[in-house]
Amino acid sequence: MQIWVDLNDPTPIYEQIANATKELVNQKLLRPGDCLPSVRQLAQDLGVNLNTVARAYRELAREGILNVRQGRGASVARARRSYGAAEREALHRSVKRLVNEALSLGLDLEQVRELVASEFQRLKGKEK
Amino acid sequence: MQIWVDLNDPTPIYEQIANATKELVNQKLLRPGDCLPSVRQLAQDLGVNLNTVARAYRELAREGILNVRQGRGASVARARRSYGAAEREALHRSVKRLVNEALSLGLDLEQVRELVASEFQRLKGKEK
Amino acid sequence: MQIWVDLNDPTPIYEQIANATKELVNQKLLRPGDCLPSVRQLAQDLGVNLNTVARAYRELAREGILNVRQGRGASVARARRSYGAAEREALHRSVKRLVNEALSLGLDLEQVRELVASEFQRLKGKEK
Amino acid sequence: MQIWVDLNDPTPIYEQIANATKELVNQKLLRPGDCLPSVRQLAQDLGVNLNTVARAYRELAREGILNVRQGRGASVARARRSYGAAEREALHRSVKRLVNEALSLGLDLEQVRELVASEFQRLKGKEK
DNA sequence: GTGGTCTAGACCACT
DNA sequence: GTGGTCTAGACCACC
Repeated sequence: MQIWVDLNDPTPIYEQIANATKELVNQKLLRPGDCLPSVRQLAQDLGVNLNTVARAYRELAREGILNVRQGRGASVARARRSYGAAEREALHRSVKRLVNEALSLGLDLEQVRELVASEFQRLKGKEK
Repeated sequence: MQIWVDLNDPTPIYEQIANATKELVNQKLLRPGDCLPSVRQLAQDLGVNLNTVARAYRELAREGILNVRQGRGASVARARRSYGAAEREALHRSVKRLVNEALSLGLDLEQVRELVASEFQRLKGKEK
Repeated sequence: MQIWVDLNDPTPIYEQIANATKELVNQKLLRPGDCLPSVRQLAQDLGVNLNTVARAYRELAREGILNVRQGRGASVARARRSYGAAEREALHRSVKRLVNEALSLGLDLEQVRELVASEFQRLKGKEK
Repeated sequence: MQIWVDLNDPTPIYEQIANATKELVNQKLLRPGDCLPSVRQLAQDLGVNLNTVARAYRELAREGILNVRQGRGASVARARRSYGAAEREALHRSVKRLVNEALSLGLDLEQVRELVASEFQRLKGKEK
């Protein structure tokens, strides 16, 4: 499993786990129907508490990305979830944050474009 | 002063203030040497706690964007500060977050590029 | 046998099976004395674990809806069991849950009445 | 605060708290802008753990019923949230559950209607 | 003061 | 075995 946590990242651990999982789904390294490691297993692998992983899975289930059922573990959901205003607003905030940070660091549009394109490539490149 | 806070935005208020200030600097609506409103003044204008504004100024000073001197208020710093690993990592996280969110929403690289370019334009367009 | 399970329904599978069986009894598609499929048979038909079906049957027996005898399978009980405080409380909770959900969705009493009546009709309509 | 928990109710405590809060909002005993007790306060009043209350608040915030912000407590949200397929499905399940339970207890449509109407009255009757 | 996160560990429910 | 809930208590972030 290619999930890791960075304790120096201010992002909450449960969110890092959720984000990393979303990445794996976006990269299609995890496909609909695939099973995830059990909360206990992943908690041990990452060296974090069981509840922290459980929360990450719960959030992912709430977003419709995972199917989690008692006694049967978690798997990637089949159905495509619908996105609301909240997700679009979050995306817009991410754009603003990035551009603002970039300008503060003196980067220009072309440099940001490159960063974005390279990250895009990084994720899409791993698809098989 | 074109600073505002949005209580529906999950971003902490002090960070919203700091970001808005950075935007004004990036747009060159605030130029090196320009004075900012006093902590008390801005706190009253925004209807937030005095400490919240003080913290935003403190953060901006820490990042080298403002000069804050006891009793003389805050002004936009002249020198372009050198940025370290922390800023680069934060920028990288912003890029990753944006791309991950975009992919989850089904957007492609071109659409993200457009969003970024338009936000860039929005800020640069206001320069006089 | 018109029993099915929906893995997207958060209701535990054993409870889904028990509920579906109750429905069949309520619809009089299963009448006192009728035999149910064996645990093994139904488990295979539904593609679920044998213990899951066994538990559903056990619950139904506990509620007095089924008679289960070792080695002779299960059959619909004759006597109308007397129900106690637990059943009344559960019913009350169901009423409260429904009304609360309905109000949160902005429905009025008439709309809820209609939903209830239509579900009643759905079950009673199948009686032969 | 008119919130209570019933340890004999199989419903999780955090969900009981969330449901009770929704009831208060439905009864308009809590109106948009009203503040809720702090998680610590409510936890002490109910004799449950702080995290349990926190989870209830978090879920309510996620559903758009509460605004919760660090350092400022929780208050009833102003904006009307939008309801999706999930909520409608949950409502339908509640209807089915109620009707099924009622039939198993030998109640007829009229009796169920009465129960529902009386619960409706109980909630609406408290509006001022 | 407020809520948020994380931990450790117990116990329950489901398959 | 699986995930779910709850507790007790620590520490952090925000206002």
